[in-house]
Amino acid sequence: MRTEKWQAADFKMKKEPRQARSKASVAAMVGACARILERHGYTGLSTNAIAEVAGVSIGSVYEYFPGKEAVVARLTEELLSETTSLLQNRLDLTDNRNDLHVAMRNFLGALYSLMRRHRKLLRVLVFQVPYLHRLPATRQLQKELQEVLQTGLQKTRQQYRVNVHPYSLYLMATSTAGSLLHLVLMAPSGMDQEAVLDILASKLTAWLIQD
Amino acid sequence: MRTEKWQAADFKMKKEPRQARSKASVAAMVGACARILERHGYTGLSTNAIAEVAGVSIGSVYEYFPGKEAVVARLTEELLSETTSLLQNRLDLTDNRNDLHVAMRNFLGALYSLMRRHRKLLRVLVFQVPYLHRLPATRQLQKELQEVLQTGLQKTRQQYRVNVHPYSLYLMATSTAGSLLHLVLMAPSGMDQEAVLDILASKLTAWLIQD
DNA sequence: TTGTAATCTGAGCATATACTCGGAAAAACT
DNA sequence: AGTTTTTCCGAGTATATGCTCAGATTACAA
Repeated sequence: MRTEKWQAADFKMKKEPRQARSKASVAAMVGACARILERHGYTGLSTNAIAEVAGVSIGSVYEYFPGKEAVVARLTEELLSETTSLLQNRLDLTDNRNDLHVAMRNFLGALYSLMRRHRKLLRVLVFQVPYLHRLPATRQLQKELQEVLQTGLQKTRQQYRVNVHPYSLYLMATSTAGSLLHLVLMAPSGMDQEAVLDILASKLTAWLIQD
Repeated sequence: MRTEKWQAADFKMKKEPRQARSKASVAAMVGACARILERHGYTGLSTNAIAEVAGVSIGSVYEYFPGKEAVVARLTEELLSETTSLLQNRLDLTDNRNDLHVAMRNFLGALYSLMRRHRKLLRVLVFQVPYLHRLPATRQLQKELQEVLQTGLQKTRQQYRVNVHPYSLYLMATSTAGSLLHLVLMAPSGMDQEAVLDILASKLTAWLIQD
């Protein structure tokens, strides 16, 4: 049994589009990738399908991407940039507030609405793409989230004199991620999700202060 | 673009093996499925590969399974039965203890070691199998975990007079799942995982009592 | 205008995968 | 032993997918 292709997949583009026409083509391919993932899952994603949905020929796809894995990588990079900018804005907001609970709630709310906006795509990326955690964008996202948390915590620490054990911080991050993901992707219907976020914010602040 | 096959996949076996010989064959197929998933991921799983690794012919596979999805379903059922039995044993253990924190820690430890024993398979099932959450075994596992938590909480409530909001219970479950999954599948090296479990148990008991 | 680079095309080949089917072999039954 | 049921076999067909390549088309620059 051979080693699967995606285990050594190349996530880099063959070349960047230079002219406006080719930029549009690449954008169409990435958009087609997103649409296919949302509608048919990763199993339905093929280079031929990308070309067809994007309205370009299969040759054009291979002009810029070595394979579908690179298209997915490009798509996640675009999602990453949207995430980081929104996160940065929200972090600035929290700086002006004095209440730790409110700041935490705002942060959670921002993350939640962002995840909710991309829930279809997020579900497929998380639960179906085999190499998601090896994607550069994914790694960078984790790093940035950690930085946001640490810097936010440092400011908080100065204001509230709270101190957190590194493992405690790790648990806060992973459990928050788990709850948010479940809430966005798998929550049973009839749930007041905003209320859930309220409780989560309360518990996290209590966790912080108690530590 | 057609609807993908797995979206309407049949998870039931065509027929149960009656003789000892066929029972062994089916077991070999399921074992081969696990091995392939661990080594090559879901992308590497095909009915032909299952037959080859199991040492049977492709015809025999289709004698009992309508497709690879049903083999995966069978595999998860076997994992489920192992999980439930272990969980039941551990729950009985906690009944005899009086310390809430120790009980929680035991529960977490049991879950953790079970997940760790199957970490390779678990990673593929969670992050690659597109229809995992539609598998009967998965649904039943969620139901059983919820029952275990509720009955355990009822006993605890009588002893400690703690009361938990339903949303709080939901958050405890999802964040614990998130932390455990991350710890087993994605934790950075150099982490004292038992210490992390200690802290998690502390936080969860504090959460309970505080509620 | 003319030449060069960039872009696009899509038929077509190689391979992989799902799945069938006619029949052989083994076990169970009477 | 004879009959039936169960089990197993694997070549073969249909389809899907990855990817190439020779050449057409378009943009841009000298």
